[in-house]
Amino acid sequence: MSDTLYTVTQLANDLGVTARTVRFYEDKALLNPRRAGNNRVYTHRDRARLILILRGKRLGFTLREIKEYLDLYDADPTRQEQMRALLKRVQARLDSLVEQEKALAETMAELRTIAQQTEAALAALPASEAPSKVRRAR
Amino acid sequence: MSDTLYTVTQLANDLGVTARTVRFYEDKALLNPRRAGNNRVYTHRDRARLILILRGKRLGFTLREIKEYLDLYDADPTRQEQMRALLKRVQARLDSLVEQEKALAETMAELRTIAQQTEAALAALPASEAPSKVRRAR
DNA sequence: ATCTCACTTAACGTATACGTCAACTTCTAT
DNA sequence: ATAGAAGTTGACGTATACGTTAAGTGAGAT
Repeated sequence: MSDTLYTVTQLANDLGVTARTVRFYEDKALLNPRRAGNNRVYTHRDRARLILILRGKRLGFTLREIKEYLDLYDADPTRQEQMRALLKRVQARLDSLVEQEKALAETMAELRTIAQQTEAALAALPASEAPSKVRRAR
Repeated sequence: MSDTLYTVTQLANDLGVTARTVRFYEDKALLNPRRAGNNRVYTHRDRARLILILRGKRLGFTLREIKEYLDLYDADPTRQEQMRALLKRVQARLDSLVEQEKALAETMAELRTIAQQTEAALAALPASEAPSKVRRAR
């Protein structure tokens, strides 16, 4: 009944990251697994937490931001404040991405212009349309 | 004529960067101004070069890539090989940006989903719809 | 008993593009 | 002569997310 326990390597492989990464997250206080002697032991809760972390990363949040969110999760039993905060973050990120989208479009337009101009300039060149393989075979 | 000469600070201010940046580019062999004694002196050619560098940056190329391009510019009198190389780089960058665009769209979609779900969850909450300003005024 | 694997901590390395001193030298103006 | 502005060369600092040794511990397998 999902009382499975994991070692670092297991959990890491399971979620497609390295053990180093998982330990790193712990160092950054994003995870806090129990120990069996000296070794880390992860529960399904830890696993869920890590999944949240990875999702946050995919969505472009920094580890610091993710940590703030997770800290709220822990400190907010009703989860209301946490959801408000989440909403704020998500909106902000969306705004930022909208801007990125614009910038991206502009950049692509400029690159396409350059490509066209360059192609035109190359086509206007008279000699050596292709680097003739037999130029003075030696 | 445009035989104007610039000092680092002048050139930097002129193009909206810091003198540190201009010197940094020289350290990276992207610029190679003359000297008047110990001081850097920039010509309109140097200025044009710097403009190219900044443009490349705007378009998302690394300084290393920009340097390769500029080196070609110097070593290729006909400018043909250079233009081919440029075309290649530009195409590659465009491909990369197209992928970024996709990833961006996916990310935004996921964020919008999260936002909606969070809003719904918040709306479903009974108490304290807004953090009432007068909660037990003390 | 020894090998070998998995685990541990600590700490330096990486990539990118500069920012920010520190410590001088030089030039111009007063 | 001297203050002040501007220039110079190092060289370390910054931010982010880990990678990569190094050096050692504990446990099961042979």
